[in-house]
Amino acid sequence: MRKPDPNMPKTNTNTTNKMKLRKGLWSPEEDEKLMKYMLTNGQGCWSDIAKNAGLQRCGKSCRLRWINYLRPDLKRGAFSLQEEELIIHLHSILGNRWSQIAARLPGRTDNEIKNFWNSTLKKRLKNNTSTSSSPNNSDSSEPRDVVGGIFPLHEHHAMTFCMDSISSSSTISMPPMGTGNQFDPFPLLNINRYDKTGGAAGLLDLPTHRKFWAEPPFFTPFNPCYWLIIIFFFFGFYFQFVLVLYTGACINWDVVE
DNA sequence: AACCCGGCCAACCGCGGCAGT
DNA sequence: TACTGCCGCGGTTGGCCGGGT
Repeated sequence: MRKPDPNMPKTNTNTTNKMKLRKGLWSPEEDEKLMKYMLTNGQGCWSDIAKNAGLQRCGKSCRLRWINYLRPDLKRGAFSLQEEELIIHLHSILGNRWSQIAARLPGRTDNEIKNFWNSTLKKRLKNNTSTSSSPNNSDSSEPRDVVGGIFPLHEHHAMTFCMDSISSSSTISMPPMGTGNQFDPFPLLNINRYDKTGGAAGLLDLPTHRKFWAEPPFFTPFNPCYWLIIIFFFFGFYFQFVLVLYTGACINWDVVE
């Protein structure tokens, strides 16, 4: 990832009016201030952070800078093949819900993934679909329909990656805000009940907001009703099956007699 | 060397939702 | 209930960079 040139801070800095908030690229001094403040005081109200850290930035700008660049648990460098495949797979399920996709890729930000998708993957997939004839193409994981692609070919990659990410998350000193690093029993189904940012909304078309934290989806294994319904249907079909067998046997006995 | 152009990426903007009053 | 402030998200923009001509 390219860093902003420290020698050329192309900002809209208004040095004449100190009340004006800075915009544009962050200078190394600003980064240092924000980093120092966040490491000593932790997260809080972003507008207060901007003030207390001595930054002439709006809270929003500080938040973005911290999340996308300064956070210590960020992974730098190019996306691995596994990450690429996972992004493609998750995008096929979740669509442009970048924050939810980012929550499945520890150390990656939604902005990073969004940019990567728009600049690289989108084009590559487009080329692949236009030249989609080769079945041996290893990069053939173009976006799938949710109906047909919940567990596509590359599922094992995605699953192992998620599990790896879970196990490695314990070493992260400062978990990102929101989601991402909590244990998720169903990483790809996205029904993590601890997910405050939407959880199963992507799949189940539930409202995508933080309310999900208080109101988890109804039809999940976490709900006793889920198991009652399963048991009801299971035994219903079972008894029907037994009944059919029994009546069939009776008829045969009649024929024999 | 100068210019053009497309890719990439950091940052901004607008919107929607939540929480507090 | 209405208003306000804040947060988080997704879309968009602006500018740097490198390759091509």
